[in-house]
Amino acid sequence: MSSDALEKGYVPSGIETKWYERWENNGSFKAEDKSDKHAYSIVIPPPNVTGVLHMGHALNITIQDIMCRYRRLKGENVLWMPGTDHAGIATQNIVERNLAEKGLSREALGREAFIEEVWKWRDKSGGAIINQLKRLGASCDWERERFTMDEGLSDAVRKVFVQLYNQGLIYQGQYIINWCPRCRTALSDLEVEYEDQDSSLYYIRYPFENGKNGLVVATTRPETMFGDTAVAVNPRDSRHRDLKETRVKLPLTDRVIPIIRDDYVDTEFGTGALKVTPAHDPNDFTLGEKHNLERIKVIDDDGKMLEGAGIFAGLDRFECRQAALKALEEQGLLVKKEPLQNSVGHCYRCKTVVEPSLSKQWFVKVAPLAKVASDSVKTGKTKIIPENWEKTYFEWMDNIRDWCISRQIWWGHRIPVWKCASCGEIMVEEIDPDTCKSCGSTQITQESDVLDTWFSSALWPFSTMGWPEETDLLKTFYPTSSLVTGFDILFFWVARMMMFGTRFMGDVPFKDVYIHALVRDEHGKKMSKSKGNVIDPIKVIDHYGADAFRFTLAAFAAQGRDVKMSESRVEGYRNFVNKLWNASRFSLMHLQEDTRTIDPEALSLTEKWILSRTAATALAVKNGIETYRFNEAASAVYQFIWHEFCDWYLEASKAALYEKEGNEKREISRAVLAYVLKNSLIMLHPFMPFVTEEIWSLLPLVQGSVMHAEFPSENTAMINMHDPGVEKNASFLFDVISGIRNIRSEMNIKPSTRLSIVVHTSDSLEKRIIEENTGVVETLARLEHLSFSSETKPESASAAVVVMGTTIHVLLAGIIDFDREENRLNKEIEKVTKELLSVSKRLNNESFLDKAPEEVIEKVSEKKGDLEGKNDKLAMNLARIKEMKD
RNA sequence: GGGCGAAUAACUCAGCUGGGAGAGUGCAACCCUUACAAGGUUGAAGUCACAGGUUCGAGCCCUGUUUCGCCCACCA
Repeated sequence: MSSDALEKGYVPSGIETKWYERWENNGSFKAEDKSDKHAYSIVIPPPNVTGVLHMGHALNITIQDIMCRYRRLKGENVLWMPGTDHAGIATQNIVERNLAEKGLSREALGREAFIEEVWKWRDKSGGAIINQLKRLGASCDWERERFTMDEGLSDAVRKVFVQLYNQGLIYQGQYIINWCPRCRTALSDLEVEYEDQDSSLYYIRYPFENGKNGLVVATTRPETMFGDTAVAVNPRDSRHRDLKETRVKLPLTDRVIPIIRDDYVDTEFGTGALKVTPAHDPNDFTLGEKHNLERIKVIDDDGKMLEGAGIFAGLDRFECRQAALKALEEQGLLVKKEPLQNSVGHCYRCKTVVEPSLSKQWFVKVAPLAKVASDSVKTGKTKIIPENWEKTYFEWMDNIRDWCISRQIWWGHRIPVWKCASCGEIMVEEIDPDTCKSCGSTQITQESDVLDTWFSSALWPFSTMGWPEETDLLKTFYPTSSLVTGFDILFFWVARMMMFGTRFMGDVPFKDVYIHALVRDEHGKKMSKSKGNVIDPIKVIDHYGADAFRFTLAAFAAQGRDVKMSESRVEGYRNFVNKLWNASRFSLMHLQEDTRTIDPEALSLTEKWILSRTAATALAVKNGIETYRFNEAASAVYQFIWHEFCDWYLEASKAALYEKEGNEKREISRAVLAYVLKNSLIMLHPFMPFVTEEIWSLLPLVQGSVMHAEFPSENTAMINMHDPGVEKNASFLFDVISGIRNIRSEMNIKPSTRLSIVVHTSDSLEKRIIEENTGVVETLARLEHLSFSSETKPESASAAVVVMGTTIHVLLAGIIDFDREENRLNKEIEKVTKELLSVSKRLNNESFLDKAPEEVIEKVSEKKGDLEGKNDKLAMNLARIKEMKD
């Protein structure tokens, strides 16, 4: 393999598609249904079929892919279960919009034809996001891909519904629910997004029945007054205590409504008199229930006023508000208007203002399920990471309210309930019945509503594995190992999977839940189309490559903090990919022949050092990934490859590598180089799958894919090479080199000028280190000559660098600038003195000596000794410079 | 109203069980040294938001304050 084969810079595009195809064709992502290997499983948070890959997906997928690829390298049987969600409302909206463009509507088409249209749309456009996941490198087991509307998953949905119904945990009833007048469906409490808004608080006089005065009520929603069936005051309110009147006239109507008394009314707010609209306000609903008030619906499913609104009937609810206010003002009943900030609910799919409305819907009684789900986290069967999310989880579970699961749309799992037209029998069945099981009539009709999309998502961890069948897959992989998701769907999805998983599988759906942060723009703002700050992940991949992009996400994915994404950050990691690429190019120039096994005895210090660092890095990466600290894992491997492998080891190895063929040191060096490069690629592979695989394929003497290699932390021989003593010695050597380089730089000496140094040391270990590594020092410090001397002062003019017990004199006869050197030494001394002071202060403190642990005192004392030695040597050299100057 | 989180170099952020502050980018100087200028070497740069407290010792623990985010809640 000659270096010509590798481009000078890494070009990701072709390489990425090439490898992804091969991996898929070779079945590299496949999980085994049964295996002796340790099972590791993750179910993907199924993206909506309507979805387009955004930064949130990219982070979510990257993290999961890192974990899965890492586990495969550890030799585990990994299942990463992929799929998509049918996304009821979102999908129906898109298909309806497409129909509208053709002048069609779903009503015109009819239910069956419309559903057919949706399936057609899904088959054509629904896979887009899957291909985008592949661009990222997601190593899902694609042959097992599932869709929440698949037959098997639909069966699971039915089974769950029927069981819950039979257990009395699903019921139908008339309650106040959140209604979206645009989507024309009920929504669950979670599907409403509240937003603070500048509104007005209107004070309206409701005259007493006898026409006098009356009560002034305060409301932000005057249009609902047509549904008022009472006015409420607090019995303890002094203003109303002596009220003799019992009824008021409802303005703009001919109705008379009662005055009721209830503690619920806040005496501080408005006038202390509250208009009660049981059919359009959740609080008023409760109040109405308590006082047995009539419920009058005045707003229909489209948000238009009903007959109850009299002359305003047919108006849109917001038009009606204005019209009613105008009419009230004309009648002198609008007392005043003041600004008020309140929060208003919007539909999470279309942002329309939600209408609280009385409606007959299906609900899940969740309290018993929530209890078990909550306890499972309390007992640690499922861990939430970072832990502080547990509190949020408990808070929600403990205050949970029944879940409205029926939706008045067509796209979704149709509720398996039938009603007999002749006898009124209700049937809840897993299999469609033909006749009424009570009277045998064929006049039975199925409930027209479908289920909340999140109902089927709640079954995802087991429905995708074949439940209710007792499959091998379930036996092997349930409970799943980890769930990786954003906190935005903690309640929507995670909490509900916990409830249904514990209920139907008798065990938690996952052992760990890792909650990652949101991806924001570089200024920390949420990305949104309206702000125009959205970065398209696919464009980033096109420009910088998937590896650089993934690494950026991982490097910024610190627990509990949002990821701020900008292209310039990706650029930095693109440079890292390139660095690796070039380091590999260099390595490959020296690895064309056979390499031998490594004899630990024959290794040089720098070789032992890089092997030790490889081991330490492997452990750091392992630890980082296994504890969900991806940024730590990423920075460990980054630091290692760039600043240890490239900056120090590759440079240091050149001395040996450029020896003649057959030279022993050269051969050993080549073997070490190959070994370290190989392990670097393995460690980096979970983060950067494409470039590592490409380089791997170019290495001599390796077969197959890097995906099937062994992660170095699993290899005891490798881990045993970690040696702190070696690392300490190496850092002495590197400090010597850096010291010489510093002098070169401070004295403005060009890199091309070769220097000579004289080493004076009283420390035998330090002397030996330099002796055994003269080649390395000469190469890296660009020296012409290195000699040892027992004299503390060299004959000619020189600058001195002190490292530990060693003084290096850089000979600078004719070039030295005495003032500059004096300055430099003074600065050094100042630094040392300052440190010495703080160290001495501690050592002179008796309570420190008394109470601090032994090893801390020892460390500080040792430091003091080192600093004193250094100080002496610096002072001596300073004196000498002054001498020579004069 | 309740809860959670953040405040560390010019910028973006690490700093996990308290031992004396790190990285990347940017900046300055020198260098196209035979893997890499998407690079190398060297350097400058921080009262760790503020005020108390605990401790021999606090960026880290406790209390309070300020500023900024986010989530939840039956704010008429």
